[in-house]
Amino acid sequence: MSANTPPEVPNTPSQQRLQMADIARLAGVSTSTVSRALAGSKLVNEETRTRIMELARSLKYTINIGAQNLRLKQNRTIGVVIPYDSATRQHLSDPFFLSMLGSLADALTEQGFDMLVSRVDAEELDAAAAPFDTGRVIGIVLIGQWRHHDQLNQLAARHVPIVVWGAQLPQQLYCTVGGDNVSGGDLAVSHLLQQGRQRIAFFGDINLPEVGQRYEGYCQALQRAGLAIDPALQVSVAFLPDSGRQAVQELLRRNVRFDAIFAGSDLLAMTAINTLRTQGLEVPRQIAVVGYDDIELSTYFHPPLSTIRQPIRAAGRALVASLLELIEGRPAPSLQLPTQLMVRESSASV
Amino acid sequence: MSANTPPEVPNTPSQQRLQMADIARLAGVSTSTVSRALAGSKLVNEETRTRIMELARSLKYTINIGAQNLRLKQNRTIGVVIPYDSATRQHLSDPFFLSMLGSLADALTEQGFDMLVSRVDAEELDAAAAPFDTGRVIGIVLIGQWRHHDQLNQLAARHVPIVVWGAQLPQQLYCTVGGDNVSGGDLAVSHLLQQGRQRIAFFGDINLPEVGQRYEGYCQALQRAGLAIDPALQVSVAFLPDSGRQAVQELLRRNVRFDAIFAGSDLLAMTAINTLRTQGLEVPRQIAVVGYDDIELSTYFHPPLSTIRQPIRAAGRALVASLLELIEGRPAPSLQLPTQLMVRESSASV
DNA sequence: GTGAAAGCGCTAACAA
DNA sequence: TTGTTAGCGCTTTCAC
Repeated sequence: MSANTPPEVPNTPSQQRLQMADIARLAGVSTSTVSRALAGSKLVNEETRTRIMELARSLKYTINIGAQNLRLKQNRTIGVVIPYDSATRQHLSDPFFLSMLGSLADALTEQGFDMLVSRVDAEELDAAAAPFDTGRVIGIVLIGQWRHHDQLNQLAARHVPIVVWGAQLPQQLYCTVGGDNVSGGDLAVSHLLQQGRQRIAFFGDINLPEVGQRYEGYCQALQRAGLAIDPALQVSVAFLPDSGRQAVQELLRRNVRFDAIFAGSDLLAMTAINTLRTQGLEVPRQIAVVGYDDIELSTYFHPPLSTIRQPIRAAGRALVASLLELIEGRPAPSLQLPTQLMVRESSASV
Repeated sequence: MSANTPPEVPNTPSQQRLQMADIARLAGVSTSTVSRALAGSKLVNEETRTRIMELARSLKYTINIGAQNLRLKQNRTIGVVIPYDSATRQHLSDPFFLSMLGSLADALTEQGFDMLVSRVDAEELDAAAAPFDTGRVIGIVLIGQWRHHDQLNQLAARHVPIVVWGAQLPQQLYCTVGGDNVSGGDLAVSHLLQQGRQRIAFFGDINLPEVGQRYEGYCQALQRAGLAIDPALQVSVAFLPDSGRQAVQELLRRNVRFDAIFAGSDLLAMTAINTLRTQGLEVPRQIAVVGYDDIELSTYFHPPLSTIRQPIRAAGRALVASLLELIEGRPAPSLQLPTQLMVRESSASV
């Protein structure tokens, strides 16, 4: 959809396309027969059927899906919507979201669905339903819950079949599939504690549901270890390319003592590490770092980044599976996928 | 499309959708009037029009695009196809391709087009045309030319409106948009030479058109500098996660002396650097490295990676613009976008 | 086993 | 200004 003001309107310059009627004429039968033959119906004579099929193939005729869908009131297209921040005008770039897109493409292809991708202004999230409202797609996967809980609830209340990648929240009408952020945070921090770290900083905007839950896991691990939670160690930064640097500098400026960082995303962790290095701080010797997501490049980073792996392949499949349930009219409970600690060098023992 | 064997077939459980006829009845007019009103036609009474529009809005009615398209023989959907290697079963993961997807999404959204993404087996590339053949989309952007020149030519010969991201090749019937690979390679190598490097290794599969041209640029720069081209310095490796490591190890095993690497992609460069490090070789002190693509993480890498920037935003726009030309029946000449050298630490002077 | 006819939800002559 | 009618390309009763 993305109903912008359509610029130049390239109405398909009615390129002569082969139609069923053409095949029918060439085969000397009616369109009904062609339709049946192509559908592999047993109602049509074996010989006629193969003849028609070969004819169609040799002419490279394919059924017009639009017309077929209209007649059959069917549709095998799923919408994937990625909200963008209208303020920062930030475009699709986070590696994790992009991988998710890839994973969804794979999962949908496997299931024989088409994927219609659109980007919508996060502030006008009901635009996300446009492809559904106009009948383009039969359901929507939304990547990026951000702060839009209420708008998402409204969509669900309108019975838009929608599944959201994100955190499970109280009073939630829509279905979410997400990683287990609390346990992810717990895993990361427990690991750091085991490595002998005591003063663990947390980087990330805890107002975002997912990040908030990771912070919860952070607190949980500290408490279990009998350590106090020092608010000074929590630095709120957005998921922006420059945020890691900002966070480190803020910590240094505030003169907060810390020997580890748990970052809300790998990108954050990486930029933080680079900034630490320019400040003469060694990772992991002086500061241990654990990220979140396990994007592909985490392995290749120097030092290789310890991180919490989000199960991306499983995520794509789960999102699709839940959405299909919803589309079929069945309830789809929200889901939490297990996360996994990937220990690499960036969090090695002192 | 992606005509796999459709598994469970969720024919939309004919969810009662509002139709134009409903609006017409409620407004006490005919569907024609509603149609005209919603289209903003001046033919319909001002008052009636606003009344109908408000009614539609309040009922959240939206025109069924499928039916509209059928009737109008129009379509504003573009297909984006990403071939995958059936051999390695490698799924969509290269950061550069993913960014391209993002860039295309943005460019298409800007132009008011929808984007239908599909993955096809690279060995059966004419499947790439399926969304077009079935009328789902009016044209196709294919990301990843690989070795499929001939199949792409066949598609073009069939008059499938298709634009390919890749290298311009002799006897090419299809339209390509790509970076200027020769000059990219030249830039990279000239830079390394200026930094005082003499024995520059090249990593990448030169059978791939784009990589081949980068190698051409490599040779060009060396020759201009009056240096001989040593085939021993060219290591053929695929774009796989592990390739950088393989390439470095092969070079070391073959006992080839080298003081710099020009890698065919950033990913290759990064894995190479990591391997060099494990072998006790310092970058850039002993070995300078330049990559290709300038993916986002290049900046964050350690050392920050010198690389050739591919103009991704411009690429998305150019691909879309060319495709629209083609769709309109106008010729679309192949295009080479300028590339740019990004000098960072990985290629610093000795 | 096959064809004629109706209709999916919409738009555009053509009438009125 | 509005309604009536036909038809986009397909599938599917219902007859034959």
